[in-house]
Amino acid sequence: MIDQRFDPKAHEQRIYQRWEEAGCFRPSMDSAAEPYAIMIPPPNVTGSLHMGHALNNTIQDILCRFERMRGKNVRWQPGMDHAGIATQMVVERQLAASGNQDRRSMGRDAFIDKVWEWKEESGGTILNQLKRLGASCDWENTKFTLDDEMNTAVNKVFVDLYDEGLIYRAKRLVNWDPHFQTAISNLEVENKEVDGHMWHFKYPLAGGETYTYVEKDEDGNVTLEEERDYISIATTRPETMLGDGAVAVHPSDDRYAPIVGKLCEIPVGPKEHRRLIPIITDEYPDPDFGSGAVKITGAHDFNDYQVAKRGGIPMYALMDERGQMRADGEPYAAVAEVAQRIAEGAEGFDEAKIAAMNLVPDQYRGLDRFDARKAVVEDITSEGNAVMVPDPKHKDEESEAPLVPYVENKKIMQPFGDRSGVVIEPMLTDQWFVDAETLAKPAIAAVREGRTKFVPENWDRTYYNWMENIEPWCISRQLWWGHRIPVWYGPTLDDIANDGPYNVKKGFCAGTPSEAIELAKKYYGDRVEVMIAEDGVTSHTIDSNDALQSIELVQDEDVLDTWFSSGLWPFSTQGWPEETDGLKAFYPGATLVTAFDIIFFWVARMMMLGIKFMDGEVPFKDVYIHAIVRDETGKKMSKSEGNVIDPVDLIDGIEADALVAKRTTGLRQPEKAPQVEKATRKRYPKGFDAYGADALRFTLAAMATKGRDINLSVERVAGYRNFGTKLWNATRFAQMNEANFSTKIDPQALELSVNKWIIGELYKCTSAVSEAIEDYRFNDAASAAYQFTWDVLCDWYLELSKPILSGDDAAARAETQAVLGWVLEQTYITLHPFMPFITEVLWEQTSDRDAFLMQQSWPGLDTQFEDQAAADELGWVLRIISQIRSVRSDVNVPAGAKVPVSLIGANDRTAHCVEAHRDVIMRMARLEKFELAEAAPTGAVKTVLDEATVALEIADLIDASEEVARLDKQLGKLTGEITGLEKRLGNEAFVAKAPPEVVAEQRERLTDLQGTRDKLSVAREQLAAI
RNA sequence: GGUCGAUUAGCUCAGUGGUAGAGCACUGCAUUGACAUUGCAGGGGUCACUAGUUCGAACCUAGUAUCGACCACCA
Repeated sequence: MIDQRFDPKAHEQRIYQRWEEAGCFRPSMDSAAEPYAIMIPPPNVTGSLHMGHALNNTIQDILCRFERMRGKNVRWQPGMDHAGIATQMVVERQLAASGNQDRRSMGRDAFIDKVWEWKEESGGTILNQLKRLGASCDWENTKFTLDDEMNTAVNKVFVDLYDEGLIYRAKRLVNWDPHFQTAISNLEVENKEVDGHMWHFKYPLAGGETYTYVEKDEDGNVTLEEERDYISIATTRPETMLGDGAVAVHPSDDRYAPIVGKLCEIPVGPKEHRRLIPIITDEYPDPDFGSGAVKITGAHDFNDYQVAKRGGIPMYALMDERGQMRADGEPYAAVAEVAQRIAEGAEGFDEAKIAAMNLVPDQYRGLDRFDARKAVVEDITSEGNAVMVPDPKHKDEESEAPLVPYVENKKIMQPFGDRSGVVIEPMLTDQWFVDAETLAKPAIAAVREGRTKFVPENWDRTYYNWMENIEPWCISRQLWWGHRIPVWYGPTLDDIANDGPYNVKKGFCAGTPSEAIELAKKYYGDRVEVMIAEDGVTSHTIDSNDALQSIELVQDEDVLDTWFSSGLWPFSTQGWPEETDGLKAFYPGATLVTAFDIIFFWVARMMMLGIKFMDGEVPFKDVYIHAIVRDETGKKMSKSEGNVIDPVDLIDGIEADALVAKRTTGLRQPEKAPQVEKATRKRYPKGFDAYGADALRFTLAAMATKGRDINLSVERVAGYRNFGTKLWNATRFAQMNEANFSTKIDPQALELSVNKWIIGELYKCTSAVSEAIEDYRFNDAASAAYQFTWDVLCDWYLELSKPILSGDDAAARAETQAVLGWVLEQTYITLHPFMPFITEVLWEQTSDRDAFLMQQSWPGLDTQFEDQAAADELGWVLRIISQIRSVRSDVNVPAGAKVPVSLIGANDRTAHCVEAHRDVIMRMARLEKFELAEAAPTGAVKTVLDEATVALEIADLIDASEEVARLDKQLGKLTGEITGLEKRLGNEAFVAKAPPEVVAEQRERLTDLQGTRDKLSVAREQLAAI
């Protein structure tokens, strides 16, 4: 006999270990079975399990366990992502906390060693948490994106794309994170609305020139006309004025037509070296916004960058990698003069030379960009070049209002690094790019042609939208933790011939250093000795004849974007570029399961790179996009809200105090802690029970509807824990009644209609579950299994079986014991994908077979399990019991009282049902007798079931007038429905146009209702006559 | 500005043209018999609004209102 309750803590980890040791999660490499593969979205090595992971992996595990039971050869490919920025951040923080040297003083190699050390010790807790959830991953094939094998794949992809020209190095404006001091891709930038200012400044015209500035309203009436010696510019970033290369106005903007082509002065910096810049036209400025004139700072703004490129405007970089105003290079005075010559059209200044020029005036050099902004604003204002307006504080007295500098307070969108949280700076730097546009084309086509399908399908719009407007993908990162870019540099032959300078590098892109050396020899000549520099500095030697003797190459310092290696995940994990069995069997995968937020980061990249490197074959057939898990009120779970529910807490349970402590530590803003504490105590005064992994999984599955967020409530988890308890107790019942658990059932050989009925219900349940899972309707699958188990199996079948199991008919008892055991086992199987632990434990404790439940075959039931006659018969039994119970409750018959009931007007079939099921009906409806009769005794309480009238002989127990009222209420309801139906059937158009089966159905229903009404009316009249 | 989505019972949500549903909460009754992490019975809805299509609309179409997500944005 099993314990009184299921204790998840006592079993879950034990069961998991048994599965793992028995190799239940491994696919067979020589199986003839159809392969089925799911690639896990590799969690960050720094990560720990959150509710999103729990949902994501529950769904994958349901699919994998289901397909495994259906006989497929399943590989659920696990692994982890090295997570460049996140990991480097964690380890740097840890070094700082333990008083170690920082990364730079430690040096690259030593730091990387530290990260690996950290990874071995503390990385990958999430994989163990996935095991707690029950994830049936092929752990023996666990991969890490920085493993040698993966590195080989990364290098090969890089080299191949480079050789095809699909990867290139270029100087472009990129998003720069001044905290991590690296470029990031535009996906890693979060645009947020913040309070900002827009300053309006005057850029004086060169040489004191003036023009007539005219403003008109929509009808062309002049609203303002004045002589001006300046052009007004609005900016939210005054510090970038130092790098302006021009002022642009729209070609159609008449206000500025008189001064287009003239020069104006940037009103900041030493007066004797004010830079003059041209006023140009470009389509970009919007005449209706601000003053209509835009300063063009090509090196610090993405829009300006485009304008500058179009107009040949020089782009002056103003900041260093920390986001401080540059302090390098020659003094400002010298540089400003050169810049002036460039602005006047001097030639011979290439991009590199311009980029090297530091145009930051000496007094701003070395300032942080935000301090520089303040200083620039103050300097311009105090010099009188701010545009002045009447002080808005003196609205009422406009004429006398003092003039103040025109500074608008407004919401502006500002870019922040998603990891660092600091303001991102557009920076002109040399980076590596992938030609994403070229790779995107076949990836778009694959979805258009349906070779990969999104589920729900509306996500394809999002995919197309992004893919069709895709920008070059910046893949280089100025970090240390990651795949180092496989390019080695030496000096160019020209530079060597000219004896320097050596600022132009010749790159050799190759999968390994030795291949790079081979490439270099082709370039420098066979007799030149090529080596990899040990000190990281490229150099060369020349022999006595001035011939090149040796070259030392250095590898590119940068590493690749983490998503570059993640993009190869579906094939790099299977051993590519080797032609492995794993690759043949498990590429392409069946379904990718993920949340929408990484469609761009990951799904799109896997599509592009998979198709490119796997002969056009897509990496997966379906992409199932699941919901985001929120708290029970629909808020995003976040630490600062204190509403994060940790899946591990739900599994293991947590005390209220521990919960509060957990939620208030690690908050970035300590002042939020009391708030969070209060909220947490209020919401979860008792903490969480240990609900176990099964309850959590079932909850997530039950709530995983297509296309809607999940608002998770702990109460719901408790409810599904109760469901597990229910199943557990049903098994206890079966054991007490000596159910036969390890048997087979021949549906044709069954005698008892109740047994025929329950296997038919089981058949309906398992088919519904199969269809729903195939269609990714996990909520439907879960609820079909739930309803069968609780409402059909426990509430009805177990009760119906009681008299048989305790009865004298040995044959009936034996049949029921077999069916009960068998149906329970099939129920375990059906529930196993959702609740693997409790079902495996029940299987283990009810049979002595060696094989695990998770290795059993999915119930392949067919229509022979359905028996319509039995279904009709039991349907009637269920209805009469329910109906008698309902009447009893309505007229307040004491629950314990046994009531005599007679049935009037029963036809043969009903009469047969009465005979066959009298015992169980009497037991479940608490009857004293249940007999067929010609007429009802006076004063009986009546209800109608189909053709028969059910009479409860309880006249003495009830009040006749109350009973009349009860019948009237029912009659009222019936009459309403009947009127509606009559009206509908009286409508000729309905009868003519609606499908015949619908019309017939409604007619039948009308007849039924009328019959019921007539019988009830008779009962009412009889009663009223007393 | 573009795209996608939501609005159904007190709460959280299912429901793709034919009798409005579930879980929780609520009300009444039940405690030796698998299970109180339970059982039985019940109350509760103008399916956001308006107009259309249709024999018939929670569902399809158009519009309105409110809320949300993502993307892109005006210096």
